[in-house]
Amino acid sequence: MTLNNEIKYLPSIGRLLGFSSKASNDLAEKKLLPFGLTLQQWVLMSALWRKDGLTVGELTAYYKAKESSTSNLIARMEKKELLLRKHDLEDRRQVRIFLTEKGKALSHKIEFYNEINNHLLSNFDETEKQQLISMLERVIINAQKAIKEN
Amino acid sequence: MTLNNEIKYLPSIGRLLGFSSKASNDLAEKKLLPFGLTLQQWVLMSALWRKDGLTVGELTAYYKAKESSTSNLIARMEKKELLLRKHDLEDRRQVRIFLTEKGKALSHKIEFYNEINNHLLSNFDETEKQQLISMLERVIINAQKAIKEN
DNA sequence: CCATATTATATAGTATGCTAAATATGTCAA
DNA sequence: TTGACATATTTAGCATACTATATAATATGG
Repeated sequence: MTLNNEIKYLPSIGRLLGFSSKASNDLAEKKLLPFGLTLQQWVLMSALWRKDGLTVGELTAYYKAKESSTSNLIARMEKKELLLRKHDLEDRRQVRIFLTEKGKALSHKIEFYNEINNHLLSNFDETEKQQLISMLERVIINAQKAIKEN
Repeated sequence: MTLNNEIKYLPSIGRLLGFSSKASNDLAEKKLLPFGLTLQQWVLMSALWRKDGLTVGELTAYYKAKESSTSNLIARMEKKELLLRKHDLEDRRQVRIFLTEKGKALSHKIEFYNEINNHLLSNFDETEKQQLISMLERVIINAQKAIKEN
């Protein structure tokens, strides 16, 4: 049975994007292992290291997911004592997120995106890097347009 | 607060790949909605439509995930009565997966990968398509190499 | 000023993914 | 044949994502 040789005929761009994303995530997760952070947790932390006390809404915009996803992620991070929640005194609907000492203590070791990028694009020249970025942006726009038009 | 303008400095290839993958998946999920299948379920079905009675191991190789992920996916699909499991009589450790009538009945409507590819790459010329595919394959290889070397 | 709409977040329920451990079954060497 | 190892699959437990719904708190029109 050679189901897999379909790849020779027409690669599914969607699956290829999925595999690329997963490979990149696997690498990132591995690099983060010593810090006890998942990739998602690291993304939130990277926002808070730059600006502590962001609201859930601001973090959601940065993180680019649904509010509920951010909210759950924050809850798990709170359990790990990386951060804590405080209601905003001006607008008590808002919740502001503050790093704990433990959370702050991790903030040094960061050239993370650079390091991962360098691995992923190690044998790409500058032109190729720009081409890849630009093509991926076009793919995103195409997909979103197709979703709307449908 | 302009946390997001980091993008202007150095886009994270990992996040860009993630966003591309997600945009593509969102489009695919939308197209599949009328058939009552998730994208993952569709991937498994697409193998079984071509060859019924595959083992869990064979499906795992096709699906490219961990055995446990495939096993759970199959379990959910069995609940939906898309397929059923039968122990192989030769080697009773193996479980072979067979489509139900309901599962078989869905098999017509398929030019799915083509349709999605065409949307994602609508404004790409042939050279660009090949470049993107080749670059993504290089990214995967680079990531996997970096994981091993580490 | 109050009933109603809007906004910010959280919760419930489901689908997916992974790792580690449990179960069965098979194989093989002594 | 049998005990140890190997293979195939499932289960348990956690992290993540989403949709839909609930819960507060604030804003607003009359």
